[in-house]
Amino acid sequence: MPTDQFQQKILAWFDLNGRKDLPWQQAISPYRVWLSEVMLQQTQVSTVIPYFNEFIDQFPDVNALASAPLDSVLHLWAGLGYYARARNLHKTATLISANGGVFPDQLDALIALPGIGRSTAGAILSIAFNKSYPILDANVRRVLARHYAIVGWSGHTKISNQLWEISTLNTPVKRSADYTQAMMDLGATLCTRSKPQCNQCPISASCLAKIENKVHFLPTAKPTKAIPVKNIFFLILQNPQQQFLLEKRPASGIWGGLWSLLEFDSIENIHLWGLDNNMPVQAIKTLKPQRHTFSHYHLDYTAVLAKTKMSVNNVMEANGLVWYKVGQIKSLGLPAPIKKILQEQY
DNA sequence: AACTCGGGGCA
DNA sequence: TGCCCAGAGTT
Repeated sequence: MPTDQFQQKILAWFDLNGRKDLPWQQAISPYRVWLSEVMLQQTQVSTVIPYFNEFIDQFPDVNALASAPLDSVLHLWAGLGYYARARNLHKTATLISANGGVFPDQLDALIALPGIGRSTAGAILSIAFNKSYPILDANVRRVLARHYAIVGWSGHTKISNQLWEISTLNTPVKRSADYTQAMMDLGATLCTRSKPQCNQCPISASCLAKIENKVHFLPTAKPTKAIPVKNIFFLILQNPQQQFLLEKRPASGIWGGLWSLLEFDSIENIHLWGLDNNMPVQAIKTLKPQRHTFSHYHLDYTAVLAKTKMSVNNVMEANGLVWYKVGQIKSLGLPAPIKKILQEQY
């Protein structure tokens, strides 16, 4: 099918069936498009919506975000995952704010900003500036891989280049904002990974995957790899004032910059740590082991409930350790499994 | 239990 | 340039 017919069908479908009521589709601005696109990079729409609204509420524009402390940005982000995104978001806000609060409208300048790659830059240019730039997010990738029956994992450079080329050729000069939104909507609502609704799809007649009966095999899945298991113990330590001990994690790595429970590789080491730090630990109860899966390993964790008679010692501050009351902890924003552990106990 | 999702960073 | 890293939700 010629490109212009492809575009026509996509846009006609969008006019009737596209989503137009998402929060970031109202009062469209580069700031709102950028914020939503970064949140949507690895997270689904339904999860993002409350976070987006809260961010807009607290940081109505890029200058407000730039002047906020990184900690408060991380706090608002807690639960969304991939916390480096929040750090990059804040960094980019300060760069744009220093530039008078004006977003770049050039591809290279956008890509130079932390947390903005080719696809996010394309989304900002097409949706916020109505310029004709392609995107290649997961939705668009799925629609194109199926329609043109592109076989091979998109993580391979060759396949990725092929898909980018198709996306570029298919992006119209006019109405590129609507087209971009339409392709994302099509992938999100009809051309889904499982149970795609081809009968309602505006381009199913020319879809090679449909014609060749390959819809369920495309796009080609990422090669699976066995991932290791890491075993740890989380210490839920309570002092006589009914406070709990949390530590601030290092800025990089898992749960970077977030508050968490102290982590040990054995129960014995919990006791050794207590003795070493003049804070003898008395274990009360060992909870049932649970599994939390990251992309590259399983974290099998066991929470240990314990108490201590000591509330202060000289190593705490240097190690980022702070006693918190349960009520305070709930307002901190914690990694999902830590939040779960504490919610189930208190 | 497997799958999904862009970008940064490093060898 | 090709790999590794990073979390929570859905299926």
